[in-house]
Amino acid sequence: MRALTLATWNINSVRLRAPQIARFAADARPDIICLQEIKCLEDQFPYAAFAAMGYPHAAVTGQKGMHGVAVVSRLPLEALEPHKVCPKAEARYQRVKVDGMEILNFYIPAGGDEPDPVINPRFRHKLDFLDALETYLAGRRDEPGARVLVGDLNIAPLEHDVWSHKQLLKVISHTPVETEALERIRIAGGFADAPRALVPEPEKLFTWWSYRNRDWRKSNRGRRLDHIWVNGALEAAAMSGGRAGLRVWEDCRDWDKPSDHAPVTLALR
DNA sequence: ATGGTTGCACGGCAA
Repeated sequence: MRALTLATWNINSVRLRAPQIARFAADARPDIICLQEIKCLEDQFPYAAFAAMGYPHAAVTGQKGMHGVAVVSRLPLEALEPHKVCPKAEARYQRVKVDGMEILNFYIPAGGDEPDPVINPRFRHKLDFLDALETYLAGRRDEPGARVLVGDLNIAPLEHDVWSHKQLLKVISHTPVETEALERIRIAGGFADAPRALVPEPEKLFTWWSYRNRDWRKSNRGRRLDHIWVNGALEAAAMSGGRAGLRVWEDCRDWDKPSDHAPVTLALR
């Protein structure tokens, strides 16, 4: 596999923000962009806009109006058979192969507001999704080959992945049942948390800031919801560039009508 | 303690 830069971005409507992706791509020059929350069907995806920005290859798994994931690439891309990991069969997951590397692109359910699966079916769905994901990834742990798992996992697992660990312990995305599940899943699948290996705690690392703050940068109530995990075959490639190989493109959060997530890039050398 | 904003699609839900 050659040197590659991988990007992941919850774009919150790809049709609305294709111009912002073009601007980001011109700055960051990623070879592959993994998108979540494209919020459209396959045939509504702006293929021509991506081809014009240098990404003629695309794999899209969409549904009407919500969720949806896509991978666009400079290099030829092969869509692989997705395994069933979403209990409700929503468009939240895809598998593709680029240059010998398998990419698993995920949009894990947010889970609603009430952190009790008995009274909140959305949280129940999130926990069921996580269970299915653990079983699936554990079963593939020892498969040879280069694999990355990326996307909006809607969980900030570590203390310094949120603006206030204490204040968020009962807030969905940072409850112990979720953070423990995510770490268990990552380890069961044989993946390393590459961004955190490059930017260790206690440094804060966020990729999402709510729309509901007047000044997101000033209040800085962020969370690290977007992740890039690499398996053993890619660990050295992810670490070789040091922390310069990892970047959260916070400037994109400042653009006019931004996504509430910032893109993350990781260089694999 | 509460409400704060956005996108889809055109009412209210999900985030």
